[in-house]
Amino acid sequence: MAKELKNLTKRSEDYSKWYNELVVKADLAEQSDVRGCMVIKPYGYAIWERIQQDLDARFKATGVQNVQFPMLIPKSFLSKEAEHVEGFAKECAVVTHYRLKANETGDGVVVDPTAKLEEELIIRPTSETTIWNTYRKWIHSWRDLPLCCNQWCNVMRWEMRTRLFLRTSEFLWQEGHTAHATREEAVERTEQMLNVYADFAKEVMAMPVVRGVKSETERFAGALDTYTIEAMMQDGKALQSGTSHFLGQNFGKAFNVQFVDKNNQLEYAWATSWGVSTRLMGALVMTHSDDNGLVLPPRLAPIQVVIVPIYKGDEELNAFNEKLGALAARLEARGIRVKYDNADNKRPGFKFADYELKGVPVRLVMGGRDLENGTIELMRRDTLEKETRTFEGIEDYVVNLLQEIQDNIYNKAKTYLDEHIYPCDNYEEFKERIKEGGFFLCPWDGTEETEAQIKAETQATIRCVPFGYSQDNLGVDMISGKPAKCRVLIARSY
RNA sequence: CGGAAAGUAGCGCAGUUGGUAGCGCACUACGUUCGGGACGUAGGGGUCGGGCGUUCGAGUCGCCUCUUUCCGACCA
Repeated sequence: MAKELKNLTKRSEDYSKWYNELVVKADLAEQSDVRGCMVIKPYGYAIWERIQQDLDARFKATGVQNVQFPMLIPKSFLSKEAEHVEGFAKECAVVTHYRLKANETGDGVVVDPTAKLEEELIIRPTSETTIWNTYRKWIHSWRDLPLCCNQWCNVMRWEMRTRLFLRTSEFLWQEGHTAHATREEAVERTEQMLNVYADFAKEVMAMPVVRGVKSETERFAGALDTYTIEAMMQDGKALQSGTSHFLGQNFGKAFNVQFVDKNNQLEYAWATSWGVSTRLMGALVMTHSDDNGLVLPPRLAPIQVVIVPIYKGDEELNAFNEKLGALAARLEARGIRVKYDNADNKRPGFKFADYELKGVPVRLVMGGRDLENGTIELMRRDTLEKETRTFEGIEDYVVNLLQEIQDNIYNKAKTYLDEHIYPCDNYEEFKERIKEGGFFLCPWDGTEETEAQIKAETQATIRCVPFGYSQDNLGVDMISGKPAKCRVLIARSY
């Protein structure tokens, strides 16, 4: 097989092409025949399931319960919150009919015009409206609060341009929706969930993020404040990886969700919503992968250790099956996800390349030489380093190594992020350097005019007012020269 | 919805002045291989996106149409 056909485009040559090829070749997902939609393949879905599992446990630890709401939303719901409808109306898929009939020409089916819906239904782009419409029935007293629900579901936004995982018309996500008796409690929940996301990104995805709050123009439609985690991809662009919104009483008022507080006063409920999507899969790919393929953090890898025997003939295979089968069982007993790949229809070299492409963190290889010497070859995916170790006690080493790899790829990504965040007070300098990517910390006067100018002239946007970076000695806005209100994070983004 | 490009085997592509539909990968069978994406031999697979036209003859030329991709505006 011609090598060059199987090789990935180099990351440095064409980052977008590299990303697309990698997603497809690593067997994560592919373009669907339906416009803008994506088919997530078994390997990709297995990773998504691990993301779900871990996040779900974190949500539940904060008192969140899972629910399921309808996919279809009556059109009238969407018009109740003015800003919300403004934000989503442009990208909604609409159900107008409920029946098909055989085409009169005898081939195929057509929409039955007599089956027109009296009120059109919207395929949910997000569920605030339908959920708050229901919350009205559930919330009557301060004793009913807080109400913290989450749903794992698919949503649809009719996007103009789509990219696998990063932006698809239909995507999987979780959306949490909470109702609170006080503003303070809602704000606290908004921040709490942002931190859940940031911790998850760091601990499980080995992905460092910058937390912050969005500017007014970048806010979620209908929110008073949108908190975000922004991750840096390897081309220096930002990827909004999760958001948590403080919705104030906007939805409480729009859907008339009122309760009697402790002072017997009628009050509107305070709301938050927060979500992460399959975009995290894209973030995962673009944060760690290299020219050989995916690099998966062990905590998310569907296969953490792959064991490959190199054998000739059944006799040798039997010897390996016994020895390596037992090793696989011992590793599994330590809670490690292992694959023992003794398939004889693929040659070892093919398997090596394939498991590297798929990002399996650790590979163990045993051949005739090792069998004689009582050794085993080990390769770690993050550094591609190979070493030969004694077979006995390899389990302990592997267990530790998985943790080490998890830490190492986080540190690598963290170093990259830190090295590409630059304070910058000079607009000319900014315009030049933004071309190379990276996050820029710049003083901003807080006006929409300067924000729009930056976007128009550099294609970069204000990602957020970042937390954890100094807001002292602000100086003046780098464009207007007016006193700066804050230092914002500016970057090009996906 | 603006700007550009492309539709030929499952995928990636070639196809000259119009003259029998090709290549690589993948697939099937058999054999040899197996420590970094193996090789040999033999196979199967096509309304060249669709329509109309020019022509003795169209994948190729003309017109129309459909679809997709890429670049913008929108977005998790």
